Amino acid sequence: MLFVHCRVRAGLSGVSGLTVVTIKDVAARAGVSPKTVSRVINGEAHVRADKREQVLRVVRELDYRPNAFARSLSSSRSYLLGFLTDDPSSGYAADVQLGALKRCRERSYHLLVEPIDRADPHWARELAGTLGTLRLDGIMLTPPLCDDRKVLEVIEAADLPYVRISPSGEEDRSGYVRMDDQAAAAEMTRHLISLGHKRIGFLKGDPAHSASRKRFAGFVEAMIAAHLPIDPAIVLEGDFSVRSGVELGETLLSATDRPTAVFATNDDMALGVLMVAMKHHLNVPDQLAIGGFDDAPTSRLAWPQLTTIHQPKAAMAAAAVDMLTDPYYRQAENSIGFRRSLDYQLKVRGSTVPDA
Amino acid sequence: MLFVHCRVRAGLSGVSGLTVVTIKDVAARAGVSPKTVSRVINGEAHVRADKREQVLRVVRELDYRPNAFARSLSSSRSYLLGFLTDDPSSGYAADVQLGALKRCRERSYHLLVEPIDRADPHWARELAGTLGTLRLDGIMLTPPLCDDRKVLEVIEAADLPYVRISPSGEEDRSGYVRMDDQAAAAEMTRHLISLGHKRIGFLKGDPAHSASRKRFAGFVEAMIAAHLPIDPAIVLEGDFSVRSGVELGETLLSATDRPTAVFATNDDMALGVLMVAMKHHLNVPDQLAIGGFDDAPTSRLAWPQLTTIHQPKAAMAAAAVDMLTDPYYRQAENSIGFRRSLDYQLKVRGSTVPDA
DNA sequence: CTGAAAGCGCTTACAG
DNA sequence: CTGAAAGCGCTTACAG
Repeated sequence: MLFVHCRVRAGLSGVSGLTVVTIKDVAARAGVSPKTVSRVINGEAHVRADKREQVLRVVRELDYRPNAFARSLSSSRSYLLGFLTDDPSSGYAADVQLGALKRCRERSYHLLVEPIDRADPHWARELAGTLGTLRLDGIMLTPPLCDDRKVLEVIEAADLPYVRISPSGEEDRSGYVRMDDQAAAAEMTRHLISLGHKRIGFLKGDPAHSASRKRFAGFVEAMIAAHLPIDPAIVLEGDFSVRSGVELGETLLSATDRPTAVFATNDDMALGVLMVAMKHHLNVPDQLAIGGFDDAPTSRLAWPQLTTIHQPKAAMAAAAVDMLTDPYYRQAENSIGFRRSLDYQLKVRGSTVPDA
Repeated sequence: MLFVHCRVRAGLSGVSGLTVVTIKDVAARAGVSPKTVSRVINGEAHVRADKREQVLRVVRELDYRPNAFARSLSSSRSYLLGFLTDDPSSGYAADVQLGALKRCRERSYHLLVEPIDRADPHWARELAGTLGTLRLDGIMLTPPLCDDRKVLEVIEAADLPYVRISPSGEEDRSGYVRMDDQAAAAEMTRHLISLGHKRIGFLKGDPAHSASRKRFAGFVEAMIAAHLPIDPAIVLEGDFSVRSGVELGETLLSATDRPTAVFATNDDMALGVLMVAMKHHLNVPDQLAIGGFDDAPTSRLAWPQLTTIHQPKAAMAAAAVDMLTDPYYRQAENSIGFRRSLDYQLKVRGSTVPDA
């Protein structure tokens, strides 16, 4: 039996001249039933070794690829994971996405990025629509979306397993991956203190992100442990944007009794402070030390480079994919066993230590 | 007839208690055939107005969402578009992705991001596998992938329509969206000349990107038009990375006869030059003017902010999605009618003009 | 260990 | 303008 496997190049025109190989073709050529091919493809047990070999050989010969849609339609799995983000162009989202993408690839899953714009009054309907029409195997989400009850409700209403990255609370609601923000912020604070700084300005982040609270707690913890006073006048609330770093930096640096160090709790705000320092012709780090948080790509694009806390974003995303693709995750009665805390790292660079 | 539409919240446990509404349910309740429901859903003609209304009402009542997999399996459309990128975490990719994502949303399409790592020896097999198993409706790709013959061959072998963003050549091979890099670079050069600069350093980009050649051509064009000499000693070849900006910037700025302005042909390299200028305590823009290219988010995170060329990346991506979702695109015998050139914009900021 | 039958939820092609 | 039948390419549930 000769099987003609013809692929016609069609260029721009999509009029299909493509012969698509199906499971039946493979079965016929291998002399087994489609069900047996299915078993081999899906790595199920109970197939005699010689048949398995035979099937695999034909699969290779025919360059067979199972149709993902057919598979999804008849089974309960789509091999599709969703990544929900409210700010897809941010460096944070990009890092998380990349980590997820790589792990998905390894697991033969694909990633669908779904931006959620909560300023759009129809966002919940749209999300429900997407989840209803595409049957994703699971969803990964980051702050602040993972702390939004309405978002979680929509996902739960669609009966979808999800994993939160750096969630704020409700530990029992799903599996999650996080990092100890408080300990990290305490470490950064101790780093500044160890350099001799006593008067340290602090820029809080967006109060909607739980990380803001934790990072502040870490700062307070370290200051108190070092018996240093915390001056409320130089503890300001920002929103994680460069703009707020600039505005609050201006406030801090134009005061007569300005701090010798500023701990901005993300790199964007730290960059804003750095810009203001440059404008004021302050030498960084000699006249002003600046600490950031996140290890965003931009933290190395500054001069001097920013001392920061490396958040293992890609690793967190990979861990989230691992949970979602774990066959036991769906059935788990609770999230115990699906909670991971990954390590952060203090990156000492030029913005706190000269020539570092 | 009472239809009980029950949705059971399942939280972590994915054991489905979800009643899924199908086209049959809608048909039964509306008193028509599934085919008629299908016609209404897909906006086909030839449905009596009252039946249409009736169907739409039931769709709303039942909160019906067509199953994307069933639809894809039986028709030739998946409503899935692919975005191929070799550097998913770059700002460029993020901007393109965001533009594509938004337009996809408007058109009820979804975007699948597929990173291609050409350093992986199996990349072509993997890509072919993805394209074979998922039947995407089309693919969007950016430099340098869109200039890689092997990549295009794999896509063409899968008989998939694709649109290139800023391709280098082979205009007839597919539809494309681009920007006039040469004109933009000429405009930036004229801007520097108009400020009185005569000795202008130039940093070329990665020779693998065709944009590098075009931007250099624009520089040459404007210099010649202004009767200014081009000194090969200060025309250096980089690779679009911050690192190369730093290295080449060091070379340019430590020379005795250093230029008064540097045109780095992307923002990352420009940022590198800016960092070196800071290190050398050169006042920017007074002692050294710096021009970038791209209007990357980082161009505004620097101090001073970078004068640059705004590349309409999101708009280009949206235009690419428009082409791919145009029913005529697939059938087009050639790409005429599917070529668009979008406008760039010179953004004058502090790195060339004080207080701009 | 293996396979025949039925079905996933839509659309296509056809008939009227 | 409308619908009954067949089929897309797999997997599930069942039988042996």
